Amino acid sequence: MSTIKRKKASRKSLILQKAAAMFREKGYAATSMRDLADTVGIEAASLYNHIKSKAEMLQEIIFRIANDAYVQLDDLEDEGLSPLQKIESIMRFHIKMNVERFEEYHVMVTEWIHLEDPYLANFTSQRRNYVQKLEAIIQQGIDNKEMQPVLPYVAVLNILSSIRGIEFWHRSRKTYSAEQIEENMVSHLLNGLKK
Amino acid sequence: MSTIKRKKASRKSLILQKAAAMFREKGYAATSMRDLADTVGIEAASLYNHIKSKAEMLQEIIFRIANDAYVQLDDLEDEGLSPLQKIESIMRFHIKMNVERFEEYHVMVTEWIHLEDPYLANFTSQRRNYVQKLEAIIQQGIDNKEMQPVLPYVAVLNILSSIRGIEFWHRSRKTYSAEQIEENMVSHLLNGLKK
DNA sequence: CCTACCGATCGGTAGG
DNA sequence: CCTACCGATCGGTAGG
Repeated sequence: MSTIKRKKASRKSLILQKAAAMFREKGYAATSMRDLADTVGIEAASLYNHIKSKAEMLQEIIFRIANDAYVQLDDLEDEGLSPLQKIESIMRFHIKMNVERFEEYHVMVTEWIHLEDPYLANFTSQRRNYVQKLEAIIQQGIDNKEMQPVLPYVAVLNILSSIRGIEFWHRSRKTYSAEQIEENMVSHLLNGLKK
Repeated sequence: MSTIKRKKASRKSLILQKAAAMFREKGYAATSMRDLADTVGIEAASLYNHIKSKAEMLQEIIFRIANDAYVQLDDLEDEGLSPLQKIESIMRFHIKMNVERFEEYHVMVTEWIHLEDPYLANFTSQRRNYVQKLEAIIQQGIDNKEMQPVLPYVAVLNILSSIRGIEFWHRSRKTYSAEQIEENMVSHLLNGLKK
């Protein structure tokens, strides 16, 4: 029985992984359950033995990665870093997330509009909360004289948006390595903040 | 007859404007012609007296604004600015575009995946070309000693991605003015480039 | 996990 | 610009 359970669980995660890839490639609304079933190698009706609905798959993909980001930020609070070091650490964490789990990451940042309430409301309030924590760190860096007096709202917008832009690198022929992207992105955005 | 023609043209541009608003809000694939017709105030079938297809509307929205950006970049070449001044000018132009025509701008940067060939191929090659021109300007700024030696590919990615992120400001309660967004965005991203 | 099927909705057309 | 309608496809269920 534990074997069956394990088999079922891995089947579900295969489906979610393929779903994330398709949602990223074609968008949530333009992905049909039949397309997904073909990719997985079963009939459309059979998907429903593993997942409850198309909407539920989107929720699971988005909240799994969103929660990982959230947890990392909480863990960071205890580490006694300066505001500038914290921002650098968060940037590198997000860049690595986007490089390694780019399908989920991309679905989170672009397909969240297709969530339905209460998931939609949860997601947007969770994100607002997250952004406000980052803004507070930057404000501390300014008070600290570690950073220039740039509007924290805009600095956070620039940082998160730039990382989101790594999507283009994924779609390209990847002339540059993930390390080059990370180092240059961190240095451009951090130089713009430093005093 | 010229009155009729004008009336028809304005009807079409009303439809395109409403379409851009809906494509942005719900995504291209999730917007139905019936939804759009309701918003315009006519029957779905009547839309086809003004436009050829749903796909054609997407093409017109995207290429109109993409071409405007393209033309502006060409005009800039003649103005005898330094590389750093050019980048600042391009940034401010894009920020203003995103602030004033945010529905079209957002459709261009997020819904282009739903273009079909040959429009899809045209769009991506036009964009690659555009990005390469920006990269060349930044490379000149580095050779110039006006800018730090950051990878031009990444600098352009950060700049265009950050501007795209203004979408979040549009969705927010807009605690900050468009001018504040522009000035802070320019200063953060340009400071990170300057020597 | 499959066959067989449902009602709803899609983009679009014919004809006026 | 409308009524009436088309074939295709959608997400999902029943029953095995």
